[in-house]
Amino acid sequence: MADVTTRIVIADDQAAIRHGFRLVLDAQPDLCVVGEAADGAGALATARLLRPDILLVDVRMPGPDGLEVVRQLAGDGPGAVPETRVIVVTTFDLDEYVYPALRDGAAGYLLKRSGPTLLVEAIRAAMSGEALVSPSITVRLLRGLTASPAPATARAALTEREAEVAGLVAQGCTNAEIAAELLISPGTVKTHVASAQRKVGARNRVGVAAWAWRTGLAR
Amino acid sequence: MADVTTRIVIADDQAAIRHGFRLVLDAQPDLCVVGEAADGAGALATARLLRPDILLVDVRMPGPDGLEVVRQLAGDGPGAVPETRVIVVTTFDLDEYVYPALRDGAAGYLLKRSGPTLLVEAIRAAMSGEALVSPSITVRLLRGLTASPAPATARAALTEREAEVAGLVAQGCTNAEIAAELLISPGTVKTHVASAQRKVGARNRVGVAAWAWRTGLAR
DNA sequence: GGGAGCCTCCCCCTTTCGGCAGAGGCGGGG
DNA sequence: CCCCGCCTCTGCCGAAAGGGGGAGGCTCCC
Repeated sequence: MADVTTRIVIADDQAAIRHGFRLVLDAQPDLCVVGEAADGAGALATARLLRPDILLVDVRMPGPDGLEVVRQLAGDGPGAVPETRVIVVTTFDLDEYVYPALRDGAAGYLLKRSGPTLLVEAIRAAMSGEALVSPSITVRLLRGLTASPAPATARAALTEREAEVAGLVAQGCTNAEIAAELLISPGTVKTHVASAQRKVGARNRVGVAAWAWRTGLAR
Repeated sequence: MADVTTRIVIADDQAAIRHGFRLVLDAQPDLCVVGEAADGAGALATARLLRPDILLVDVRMPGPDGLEVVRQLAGDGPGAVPETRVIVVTTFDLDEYVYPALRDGAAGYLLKRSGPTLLVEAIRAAMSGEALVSPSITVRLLRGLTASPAPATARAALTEREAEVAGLVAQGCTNAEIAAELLISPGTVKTHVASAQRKVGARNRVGVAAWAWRTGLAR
């Protein structure tokens, strides 16, 4: 591995955050902050001009937000900067930010409260072509993988049989298929789907399926 | 939160590894290694006896392997130890270990080459109910987030309009509602749903919704 | 000019859902 | 003991979805 200095650009609308990051990163012998930006347009411009190894970007910024920056730089469009890995750093771990960012090619997703250690680790990981995601977000990503360790509170609303049926609905099964699977009559399946529907407040079976995915009952 | 010492047990068949971990962890003021085990049976016995906050466990061990230890301790069976979070630490990042471990409730998955910093961070994350996964593994998990679960790849398969319709389908909207929302005729909505269905390989609209949820198009 | 792809709309028909109402068996708890 | 919740099943009917076809207008590109 080439042991040269890793060049970093920080994009955040809060000067204090930029200053704090710079202190932390410049304290590392192999890291160097070479630029800053206070909004999305500045982040894009600076990244395209300096082509840093790492761009730390906040999600919420004036102008194009962090997600848009990720899309443009990490994509394969005309304005992409392939040699720059973009790490998203933000305050809140909202799903609506996490998934698009990671899907669109972010090389990491950190929370500001994670502390300086993980920030440095995330940069080193990104330089190795890896990705570090904040532990608090990772647990949710894993939940999409987990054999449902129960938001028992929400699921308690449904009876065992209803939950079973709801899970199969979420897989795209018709009532007849569910009936065959569970060895009951299609009419009974309709009963279960209907009560599950009523209990979770859905207007049709797709709503039941959506609920099943949200709660982790289905995956 | 009680700011007491985090009690740790190390299970690894190599004494040198156990020794190294102990040095690193005991150097932290708030961490304390209270036990060691050299095989799976010992890991289970020690965990059940000491009920530590953290169990670091290697995957490859004599007797029950690390995955079995995770299953038994993190499950809800008779031998489970709910207050102990199990972090898997191993040398190789093989999928056949990673996925089962995380699915069965591991509170983290680390590579030994990750270094002491991430080890300490992983323990702190686990104590907060979070999970730290090695960056080199995270990239693969993310890859599975974008592409792998769908046989036909990315959203690029769908046209913009189809994706829009698919998103509304995932919200539980009927064709008529989607039509009203997008200001097009219900018949056109049916066309879009049908082609989205065909492209993602679904048998009905619930399958389209499932795909939208899996790929993150819908939330 | 001639595709190709996309969006839009229309027809037909069958299958599946969704809502309604009822009913019997079976278990646990007041 | 009786009531309540759950699971099972039945019927009917209108609404929605799914499958097949065709068709016109639009843009982009060769």
